[in-house]
Amino acid sequence: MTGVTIRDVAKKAGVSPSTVSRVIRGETNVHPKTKRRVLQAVKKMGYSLDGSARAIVKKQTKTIGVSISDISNPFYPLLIRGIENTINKFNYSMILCNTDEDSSKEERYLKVMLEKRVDGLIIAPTNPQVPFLKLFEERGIPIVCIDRAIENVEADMVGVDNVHGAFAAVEHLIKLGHRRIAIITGIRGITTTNERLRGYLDALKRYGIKKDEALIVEGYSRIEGGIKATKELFKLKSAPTAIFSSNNLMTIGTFIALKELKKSVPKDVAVIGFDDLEWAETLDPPLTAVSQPTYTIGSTAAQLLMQRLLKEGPKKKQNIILKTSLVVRESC
Amino acid sequence: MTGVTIRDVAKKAGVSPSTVSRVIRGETNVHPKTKRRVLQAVKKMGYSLDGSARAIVKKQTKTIGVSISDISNPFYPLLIRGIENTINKFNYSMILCNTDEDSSKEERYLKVMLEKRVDGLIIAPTNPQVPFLKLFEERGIPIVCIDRAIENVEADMVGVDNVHGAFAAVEHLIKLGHRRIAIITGIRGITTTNERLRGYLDALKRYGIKKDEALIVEGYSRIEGGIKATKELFKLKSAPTAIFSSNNLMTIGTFIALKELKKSVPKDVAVIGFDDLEWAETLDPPLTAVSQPTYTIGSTAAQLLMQRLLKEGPKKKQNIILKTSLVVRESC
DNA sequence: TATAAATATGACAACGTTACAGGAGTTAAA
DNA sequence: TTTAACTCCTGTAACGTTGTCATATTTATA
Repeated sequence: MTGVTIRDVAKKAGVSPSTVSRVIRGETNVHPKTKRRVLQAVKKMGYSLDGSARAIVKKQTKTIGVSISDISNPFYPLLIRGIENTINKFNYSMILCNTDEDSSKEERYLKVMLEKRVDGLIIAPTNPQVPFLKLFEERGIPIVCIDRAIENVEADMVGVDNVHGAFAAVEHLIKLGHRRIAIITGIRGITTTNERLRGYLDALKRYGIKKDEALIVEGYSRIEGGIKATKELFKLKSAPTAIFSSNNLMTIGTFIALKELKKSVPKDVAVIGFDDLEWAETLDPPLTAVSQPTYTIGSTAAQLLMQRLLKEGPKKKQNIILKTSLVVRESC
Repeated sequence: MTGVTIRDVAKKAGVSPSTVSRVIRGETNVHPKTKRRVLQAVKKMGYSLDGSARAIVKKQTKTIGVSISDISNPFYPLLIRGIENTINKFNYSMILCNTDEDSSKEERYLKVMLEKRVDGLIIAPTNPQVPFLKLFEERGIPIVCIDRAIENVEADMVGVDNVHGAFAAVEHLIKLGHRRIAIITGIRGITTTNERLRGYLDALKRYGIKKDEALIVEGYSRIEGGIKATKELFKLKSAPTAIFSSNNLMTIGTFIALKELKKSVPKDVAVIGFDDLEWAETLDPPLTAVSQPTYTIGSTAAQLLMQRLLKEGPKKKQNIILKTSLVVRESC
């Protein structure tokens, strides 16, 4: 039952391979009777079209590549879902890659995806310079960046207004009377980290608060980083009265650390996070956070990509910046 | 720069396509000088191997299919991570599919994966009967089931001891003195739901507690289901003193509902969940739960699959049942 | 020096599709 | 009755690789 080709089916149905192909592709101009016979043969022989063979002649794989840093970071699953739901409607599948923020792993994966001839790419680049993407550009494979921007390559971009979101978060803290506000920053080098830091600094400046370098600590976008950063902050002579954690994993870390330090939130210290969490409401205390339209980022990126694949997209590369929203709960 | 084939490279390097192919595949018996020239031509022309063409002749795609119900269910990301980390070592990629527990969507995806000629499949089946998988079996494409079992198809299986895990959870509640213990069950029909219910029933029986049908409510494995089920439980004349929520999404739902109902945990009602959550510690109160080795399920399944692909696996289909562990925190 | 063995290359036929150019037969229009 | 337009089907040439066999060199062995 294995290795049944279109020729075998043709023989069985007493027609030519071309005709079988036409039936399979649902073309018109096939006699109903012939069609029935072919379909019967297909079923009886357990025939399944060979996508690779088709891909060669069609120059199309109906597959897109999705490259993100780590699917187990709770930010991504919903985003992936947005992508999947959208491309599914167009009968596309996705190859999923985790880069672990490692640009060499990213490059290895990109090479593989190029060889697998993905029709398009959605990527959260490990850093703003990804030389390998030039090869995608040269081949006319459309690229959509999500969450983070990229330089020197023609690509669409879907993200959120990080500066504004961070500004709003810090402003919220300031309006509640906080003056010693710390920020836990993400991985160096990526655009989101810079932008969120910028929003923090802008807010301080706007409200005439002097920046204190000691209150700017790195959390590397990870839970452990958030724990470590939070503990560091409380080793300071003059600890912060509020913490702005600039991504969700670090926020979890902050909560864990504060629990360990027996600090009560928001009494001892206020906490605000960037990225809402689905279960933010059930945290202790419920988390106040800047919420991103995660699902929409994914679905928008996928829609844009599909438009490009159907040659229906706008000529110019798009730069779609979605809005964040401040969800006030009880942690401030 | 597009559409450069192995022939173009060959011409440029002044050798035959065969030789270029040999260089690319890293075969020996190529003169170092020739090799250098070929590699130069490859680089200069921006050549990238066509994976589809290779797949046709090699009868191998270096791709596996992964079919789960929904990536945005927090149970799966870590599992996917386990798969990804493992297959990555073997230079395999994965095509990710979400079935949404919809068996017709599942079948559509399986058809696509068959056409894309995945070398192997890891699947959390929507239900124990997936006739389409027969086609995989016939073609000798190895299948590994995760989390849930399947019937009538030769497949490896990696899961946890759900009966025992549920038993331990309920036993824990009983030992704390609870007698009116409710269970919120998952989607009907899948093996995990049945097994966890069995564990619950076994525990009651073992400790001589009479089963009360009113305390067995369906939560459909979703947050909303958990909310609804919890609220129902508190409409009873005699509400439960403890709730066993048999999956993580429903547990979140239970927490949300209890907050809304202003029930204090564990004072008014104890809660225990199946599936630990990464942030369980930071919930209010920290969640006591039956923890599954999620990452390990994924990595084990992937290892098993890779073994099969390398023809190194055990002849007999494996049925690997991993242990759960009870993580006691403060919700009981 | 003759011979065998190893190394380095090329020619060519697969692999399983689809696109394209026809061609035979049927129906419709002039 | 001729011509035109369909409808339905076939044959053949791609598509871009790899594997096999054959052949020409070079190196090692006797």
